[in-house]
Amino acid sequence: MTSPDDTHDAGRPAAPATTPTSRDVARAAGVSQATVSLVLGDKWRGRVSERTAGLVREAARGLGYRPNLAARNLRLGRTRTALLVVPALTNEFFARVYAGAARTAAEQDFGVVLYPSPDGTGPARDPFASARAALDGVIASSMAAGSLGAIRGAGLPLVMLDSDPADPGAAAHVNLDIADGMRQVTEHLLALGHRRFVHLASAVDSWTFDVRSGALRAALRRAPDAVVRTVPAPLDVHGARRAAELALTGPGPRPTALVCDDDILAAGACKALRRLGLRVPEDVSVTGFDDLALATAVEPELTTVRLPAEQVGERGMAALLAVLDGRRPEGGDLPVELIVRGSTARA
Amino acid sequence: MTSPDDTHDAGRPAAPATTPTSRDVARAAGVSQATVSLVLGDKWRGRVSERTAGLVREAARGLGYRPNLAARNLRLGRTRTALLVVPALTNEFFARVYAGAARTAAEQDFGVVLYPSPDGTGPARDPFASARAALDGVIASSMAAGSLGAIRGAGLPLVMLDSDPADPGAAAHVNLDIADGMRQVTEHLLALGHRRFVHLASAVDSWTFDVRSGALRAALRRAPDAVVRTVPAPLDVHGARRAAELALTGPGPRPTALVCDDDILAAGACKALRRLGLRVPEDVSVTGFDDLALATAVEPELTTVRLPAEQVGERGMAALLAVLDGRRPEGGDLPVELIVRGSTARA
DNA sequence: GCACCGAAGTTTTACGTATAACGTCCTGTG
DNA sequence: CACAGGACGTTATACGTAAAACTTCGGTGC
Repeated sequence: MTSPDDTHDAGRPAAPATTPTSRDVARAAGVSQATVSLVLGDKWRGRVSERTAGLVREAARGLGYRPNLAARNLRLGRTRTALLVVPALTNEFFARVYAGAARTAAEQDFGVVLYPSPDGTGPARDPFASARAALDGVIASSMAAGSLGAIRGAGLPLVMLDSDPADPGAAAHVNLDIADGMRQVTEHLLALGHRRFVHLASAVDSWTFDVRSGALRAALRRAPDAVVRTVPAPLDVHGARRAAELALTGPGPRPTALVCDDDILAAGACKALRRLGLRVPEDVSVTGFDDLALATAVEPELTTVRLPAEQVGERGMAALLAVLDGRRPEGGDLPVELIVRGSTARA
Repeated sequence: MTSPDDTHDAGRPAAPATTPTSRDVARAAGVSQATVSLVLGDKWRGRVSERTAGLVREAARGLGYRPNLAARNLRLGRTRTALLVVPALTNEFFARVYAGAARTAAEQDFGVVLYPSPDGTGPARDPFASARAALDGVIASSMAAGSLGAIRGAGLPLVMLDSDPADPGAAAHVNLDIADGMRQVTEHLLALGHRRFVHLASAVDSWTFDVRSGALRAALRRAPDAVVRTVPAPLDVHGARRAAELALTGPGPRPTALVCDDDILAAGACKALRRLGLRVPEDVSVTGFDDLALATAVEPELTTVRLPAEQVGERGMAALLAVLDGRRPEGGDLPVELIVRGSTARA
């Protein structure tokens, strides 16, 4: 026996313009709503006959049924949705991190919603209000620990990417071996005979700067006569160009190698050198970091360090899923690779 | 008189580790859940005393209350969330469209969730399942009408960006005046004396190609002796370089102007010219499109057409909000601007 | 004195789903 | 033949919120 509202208009041609619910499917299939939920949720083995399951699926297809995610999320108390906090998507690196995270998420039937962080131009709104979605966890990329205050407090599992691994409060860290990248760059330049370095750096008060700078200086200790000067620069081509011009026209002997923390900075440095009538790499060698599309678009193509950005996103999402699952996330830094191109040559 | 569960443990120090609900706030403030909802929903003028409202707000703050979005969405049947479908975020243009859309959305307390479309590398999953959020509307950027099948069927308001305005089924269109951009580029080159053109195009079977090609040819009619050849190219620097090399080494007189549909193509064209020992702009002029960061990173800097990408996102989101509101979206194409830089010169 | 009103709440309900708990046949077995 | 137990469902409930409908109570106009 079915309840009255289930029977009395079973044959109607689905009149309502409103989107169908599982109850509508149930009516159409002549079963209860619970059965629909079981069948479509794939939990029906041994509880519903093959025939009935078929009827339900057909009815759902016929009505164009889509489960109401809000209702499901409320019922389950989980959303299978993660928040990814990145500084700015216009930076190719973060776009690739997102792509990796989104792909891995999709494979596990998870969703990703983005929050371009306060570092960007947007108003520093509450990430959670802005996400407008109930969240199961958060992944934050390349963020200073301090800027995560609001996110910390929410009690959600937090995975940090490309950030200080000493930071507590993160359930997992995924990092690139940028120290090794910097070491490779430096040794490459030392082997080419360079001794006077400038380190063009974009964020001098950050963890990542400390790592890079430390690795650069450590590698330079092999050559006792090597010197390095750090020059801060904004992270855009023309800001970097101006910073590089100042660095190159300053007092003292001219550096022969410009080690840049980002391909964008390196592109700016190349422009500065051209303006000053210097050739790359004959007069000055330049190295980048990240291996963006930009690196092979400029002339000469940049010697740089290739970062597996998509993998960072993938591992980050995998780590979050592991944490949510009660498993231990995979550890270890991701390896990076020196890519030698035309912007470096013998001193 | 309050209900039993509201009173009998009013004074407890909020023991549960679970995230607080509006009922917990109600208990703490000594009022009913409905009152909490009224106060926090800002619908309490004349229904709740100033004093009580204060108590509620304080209790909410004290408990760190955050409304459960899943419950709210279910209750309201709306989510204040839109889906933005873009080909690929690694393309700076779309990242900027997203930024504009997200900012405008945030101002109206709306959220944006992304779906990198099947054109990208990801599996061609169901956008709605992948979004994992109940949606109020969809914005699709630069998509062929055919690839939106699944989205069309959902009955959600759809705003199309940078797409064929003749396409029905979209509640609104936001377009750039790319025909005018192409006209400006062409007239600029004609004025410099160029007569032999190559049109390096990335998607020759698309609406956008038809518009660009049509505008180019229309502008060329001013010069009866002008000729143009269309050469297809993949949308990456090195694919474009190879395509341009073939175009330049083909039979017949060499073109003097390469009109490219994208700065990425233009960068590739410049590389091709350099490989062939030709100078830009002295031997061949090159123009781009989009005014990406890339345009001023390469040497020479590209003459190109600046597209207000953020504005496209803003207007798209504004149009969607208007449609959802029952208002008429603002019409009219967004103007574009020719930016003359170093990659074009007298023939 | 009483009908009426507004202020200040409260009680109740619905949103659509997933699932625990509960029938009801039907078949096989002791 | 009683009865255990599987097969196949159904009924009922909870998730947290918003808002409609209701209650209570101290004035107010007449």
